[in-house]
Formats: sequence, structure tokens, C-alpha cells
Amino acid sequence: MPELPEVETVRRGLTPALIGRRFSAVEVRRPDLRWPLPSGFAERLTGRTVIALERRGKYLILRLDDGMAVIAHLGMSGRMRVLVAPPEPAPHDHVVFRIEDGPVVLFTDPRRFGSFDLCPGDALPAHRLLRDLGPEPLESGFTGRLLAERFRNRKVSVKTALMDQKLIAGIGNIYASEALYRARLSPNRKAASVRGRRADALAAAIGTVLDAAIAAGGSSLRDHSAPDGTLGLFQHGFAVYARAGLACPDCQCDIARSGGIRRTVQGGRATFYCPALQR
DNA sequence: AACAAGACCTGCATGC
DNA sequence: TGCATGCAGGTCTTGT
Repeated sequence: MPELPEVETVRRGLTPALIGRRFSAVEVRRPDLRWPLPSGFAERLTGRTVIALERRGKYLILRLDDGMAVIAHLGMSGRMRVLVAPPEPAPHDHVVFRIEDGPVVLFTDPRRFGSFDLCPGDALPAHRLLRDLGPEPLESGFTGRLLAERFRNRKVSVKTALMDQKLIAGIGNIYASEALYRARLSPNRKAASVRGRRADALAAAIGTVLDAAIAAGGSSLRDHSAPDGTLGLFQHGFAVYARAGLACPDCQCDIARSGGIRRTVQGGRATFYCPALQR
């Protein structure tokens, strides 16, 4: 499911339900997610208070009052929901977090690519899931210069490079295509060729599209919604993603002739772009 | 070290 | 209707 904007939407949605609140019980209905849940996961959370809820790339990080932290990833189909009443058991509701004098937070994930881990808070930067992540694209230091530096000597396509979490954290299949469209760069271009003004344009496009998507509550394709059930709306803002054969928003060319937005496959993932505008 | 392909899992849309 | 196929917001592992 979720790329940076969706995870950020989840983080914001969970904040009022979790910050300063205590887990009265944690119920693991199914521990075999991407990896088995850490041993004693439920017991180690029960009675703990959440003191901070952070995001790093596509990871959610819950800091607890005993110094430990939960590292959560939603995989492709993971959701977090805040429910006033405990849920009826449903097939893919794998973890239930009960909040003392509060609602229930439910983790649902049909494909079970999501994961949870536990880590001492001061050891988070060295955790294997976090240590190699690239820079955060919404932080102020994220510039064209930094992007060009990350892409230097990369022989893969810029689209593939954008999705490499070691190079930049948080961008996935949707926003890679969308950012390249906004920067007018072909997804087939070698990453190393994105320097100077092109890198400036791409860095700016990444920031713009991620900010716009967060403002819209993320994109709702099949699984994503905010924790309160509100659907993200950014799928209505897609310029190219999942729009093969349609006209791109800025294209003046003849669709019958050009074929409109093109779908290709790069690294096994669908890529969408406008061949007329993106170079 | 960098890169490509396969693996993991389920649900859904499509086409025969 | 039933079945096969392909596709889906990710990323780890394996092999070159």
C-alpha cells in the first residue's frame, strides 16, 4: 500500500489516539507477517505509554516510555485503523492494540508484507531496517544537489533509482512516476544523467507531489485510508499513474497519434509517463 | 558494489 | 459459472 504520504497520513491519524496513551492489552491474532513478530511483542507493549510517533521513510516508529521503540511497516496492503469499539474478528486483522480508556488500534494486512520490530530507542539509527535509508525528501536539506550526489554513477534508470530506499527514503511506485512527470523527465533516463537543473527540477517535483499527496490524505487505491476511515483523495490528482492511454494533463498533442500516457515495466514495476513531455 | 530476477502473500479484475 | 492468468502502494534474498 503505502508510500511516504500514506504513512505520514497514518502517523498523523494515529497521533491523537496514541500519544500519551497506555496500551492496556495487545492481542496478536496472527504473528506470521513479513517476519514473525518479535518474541513477547504483546507483553512488552502492554502497560507501556506511547511518547512519540515518528516516520522514517515508509516506517512508522512508536517511542515508548520505557525507552523501547516499535518499528512498523505497512508493506503493500497494511492498514491502521482507530476503532471506538473492539472489532469483530475479521480474517486479516492481525494485531489489536487496546488503549487504556480509549479506542482500539487495529492492524489489518491481507498480504502480510507488513512487519513490526522492537528496538531500543537509542539504537534506532543502527537498526538494520533503518540504517541504510537515504535522506528524507521533505526535509530542508533535500536539494537538487543532494539528489544528484545520490544518483552519481548510478546506471539504473532514474525511475528505479527514485524507488531505491537507500538513495532516497519514502518514494514508491506511484510517486516515482508522478514526480518524474512533474519534472518532465523520462523514467528511462539514467539516474546519473540527472544533475544540475534537472536534479533541481526533480527534487522540487518530489517535494511538491509528496506535499500535495499528504495534504490530500494520501492516495486510496484499494487499501489505504486514514486511521479514522477517511479516504485519501490524491488518486484524483494523478497525472500519469494508472492512466495509460489517457491524455496527460498538460499535453497538447494528438492522443490518437501519440497513444497518450504510456505504461512500461521497469524493474518489474509498472511505470507511467508522457512520452511527448518527458525527456 | 551494483544490478536483475525471484521470492514472499492474498484479493481482485479480466478473459476464456 | 468456473478456472486460469495477471496485476497490485514493498523489499528482502539470491545469483550474476
